[in-house]
Amino acid sequence: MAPPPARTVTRERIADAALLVLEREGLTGLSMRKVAAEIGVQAASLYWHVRNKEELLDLLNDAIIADAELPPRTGDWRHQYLEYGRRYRALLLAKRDAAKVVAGRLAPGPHILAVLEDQLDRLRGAGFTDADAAMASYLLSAYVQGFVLQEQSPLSATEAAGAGRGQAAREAGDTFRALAPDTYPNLVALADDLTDPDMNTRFEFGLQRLADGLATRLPK
Amino acid sequence: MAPPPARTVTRERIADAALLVLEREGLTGLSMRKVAAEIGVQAASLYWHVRNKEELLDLLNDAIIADAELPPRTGDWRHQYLEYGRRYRALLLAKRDAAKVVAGRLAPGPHILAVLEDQLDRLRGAGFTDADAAMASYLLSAYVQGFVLQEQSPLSATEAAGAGRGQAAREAGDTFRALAPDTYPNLVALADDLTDPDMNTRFEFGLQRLADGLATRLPK
DNA sequence: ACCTGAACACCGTTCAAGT
DNA sequence: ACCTGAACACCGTTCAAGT
Repeated sequence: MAPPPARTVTRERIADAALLVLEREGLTGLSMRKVAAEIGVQAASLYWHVRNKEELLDLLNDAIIADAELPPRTGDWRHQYLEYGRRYRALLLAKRDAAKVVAGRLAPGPHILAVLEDQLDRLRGAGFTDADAAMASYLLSAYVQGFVLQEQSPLSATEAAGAGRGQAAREAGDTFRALAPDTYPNLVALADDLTDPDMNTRFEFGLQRLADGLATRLPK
Repeated sequence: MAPPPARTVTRERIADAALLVLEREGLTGLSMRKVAAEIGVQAASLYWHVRNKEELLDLLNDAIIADAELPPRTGDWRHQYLEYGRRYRALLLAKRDAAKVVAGRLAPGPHILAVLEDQLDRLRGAGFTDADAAMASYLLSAYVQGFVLQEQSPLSATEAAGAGRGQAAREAGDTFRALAPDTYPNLVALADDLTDPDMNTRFEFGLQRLADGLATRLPK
């Protein structure tokens, strides 16, 4: 099947255009009109291929996952589970506002199904029960999505205004330190620990906890 | 200080009105104009009290947390940690679209600070290091927010159209079962486990994993 | 079958002007 | 100091009409 002539609309073309607009303008800048313009067509034309903007976002969701690379099947289940989490996070961080698009969007496109299939296969192979495998997979995506959602959103108005993460984190630390020490002794004491900008170790900590917790569900 | 006369705008009044509109129309229906109308004022008036809609959403965020009830300080740290997670989820589920508002919104209002302070106090008291306490708290909120975000969004167009969760889950199961069994053997086999609508056990599973994983960080 | 033009009912935000 | 009226530049979606 030859590709349709340029300038004609298809669902794939819509997904690609949406990906471009997302990268350029962020999720708040993503409009039907701009996606249509990217293809070189009127906004109303999109509605022939897509029921509404929600459905366009479902396409975008799956398109984001299309770049996913499955971790190699080496090492034990734990190693592979961790690697899954790390790659999922990296995938979301790689595209602007990707977590906002993906989180809470359940309609599974083909790419998502393929990843899920592979993940379940590994978990079952590791000895998890069917129910536990399903829940372990769900758990990982809930955690990663929740984490990156925070990570990808500006720490404060300062960061939104263009200052770096380090700067914003330092200011957040100052805010905690400036609190009344008798009503918020812990916030004051842990100001640094709470605002440390190193998201990698923060993510890794949670991920290791998930793996530790799942390990208790395996026989022996 | 006497309360300001009715019909006058304050930040608290804005937060309350926003809460009402959110409950009635959902997050997509929440506009500056409707919040203003709820107070009995023009939309432009809000901008005297709030920089923009983002800042209004920060207020709304904290207002949602205002109803939080801290779990009793009985039982070991694990029991209290679990209870924290359960109550946070219940709080978010109680208000329409609450997870969408809260997730990825970092600006901490007074109510959020109070909860965080209390939570850190318990974790440190249980023997966690400062860094671990901070990360354990972060972990819980990432998980709960990620989970409820999925839980609160419609499973499919069917559910969005008004059908119940059970109905939507059954259809989702049918979708998985109808997949090609040679390319998606696990999705077909686990169709029931993946689409079981009982969100309570699903949530509880993940929560227990978090607690198990955290337990490994305590001495002895 | 697919796309356009034009319209409808909305948005967030700004700003001069009022009190 | 606080609020209004009116405007600007946008939205998502619908639908008759074109090809």
